[in-house]
Amino acid sequence: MASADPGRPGFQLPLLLLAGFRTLIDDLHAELARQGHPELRPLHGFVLQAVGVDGTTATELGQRLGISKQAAGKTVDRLVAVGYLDRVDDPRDARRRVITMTPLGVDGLRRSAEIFDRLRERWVESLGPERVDALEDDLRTMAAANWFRLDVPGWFGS
Amino acid sequence: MASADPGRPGFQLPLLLLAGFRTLIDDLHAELARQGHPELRPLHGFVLQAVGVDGTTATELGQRLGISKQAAGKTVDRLVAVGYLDRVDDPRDARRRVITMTPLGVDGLRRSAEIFDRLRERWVESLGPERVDALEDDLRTMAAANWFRLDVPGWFGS
DNA sequence: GTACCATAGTCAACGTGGTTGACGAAATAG
DNA sequence: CTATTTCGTCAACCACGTTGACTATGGTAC
Repeated sequence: MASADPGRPGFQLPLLLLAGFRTLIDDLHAELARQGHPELRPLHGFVLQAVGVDGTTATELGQRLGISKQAAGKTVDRLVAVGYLDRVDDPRDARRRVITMTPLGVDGLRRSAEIFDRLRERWVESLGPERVDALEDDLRTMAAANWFRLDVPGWFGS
Repeated sequence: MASADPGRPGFQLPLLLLAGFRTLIDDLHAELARQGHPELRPLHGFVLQAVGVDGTTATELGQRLGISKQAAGKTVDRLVAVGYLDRVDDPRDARRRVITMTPLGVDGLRRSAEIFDRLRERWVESLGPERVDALEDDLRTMAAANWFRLDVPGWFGS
């Protein structure tokens, strides 16, 4: 009979994936805070990445993040308030308000990328490069394929 | 120079971990809904597991989940409202209100465990047992060790 | 050129999962 | 008996998401 024993195999996998994600994110933001970006919240790095160096609009950002344009707009509000993003009118289409990164935003994104690289290096040091590659390949197989394309990610929600 | 290219190695890892977690959780709840538990939300399975067959209290549940007792209480409210949990007075300590699972809660938890087992089986079929074991081992090494004990988990939060 | 439709952004209301602070009631230590 | 601790709850708030409605603008068909 099936019990709810937490030692059951099935329960471990989601917990471990979540734990892995959380440790990376927590480490990232601890380090970001240390490097002068204490305002950056867990999702903000992903949002900055989705905005990109070329800028975007609220609607397009929502599509990239897999959330509604309203939710995207609210997140942009917050990041504008803390100085990471800017909204400028599009002279060629008065409906659009183009979202761009400020120099602070660019710095935060650059540091996020560097810190993530360094954290991955830590995994490589502990596990060896083959294991980390295998882990990524396997996750790509199981998750990315039937969920989203990683360059246009959608996270959370439900 | 460090760009924000999403193809950079460091960015992939957290995204893939999150994607893996999300696909498991999404599949779980799609299947749970099909099996008569459409009310169960993503975190509820973990909450049920944390309540356990012996029951617990709001304060203790909060500690197990790594959240405040108030937040735990609110989640219990919702699960009581949809019939998965019960609150009963403790005759030996009038301050305590013991949280227990209803038969519906037990059924939901049992099905969650079974579905998780089956989903892990799918991973094993696709990747092979060694790869899945390696993945879990590696995640345990990198994440679980310095974050939480899996039998007394704390998730989310910020 | 005017009607019509699609699109961009915003507002409002709401849901959910968290937080902190305060507080009453009950248990416990002295 | 008094002082302290603990349990549960209330209230206010925040972050992040949703849907529906609405305005303004742009593009297209006639």
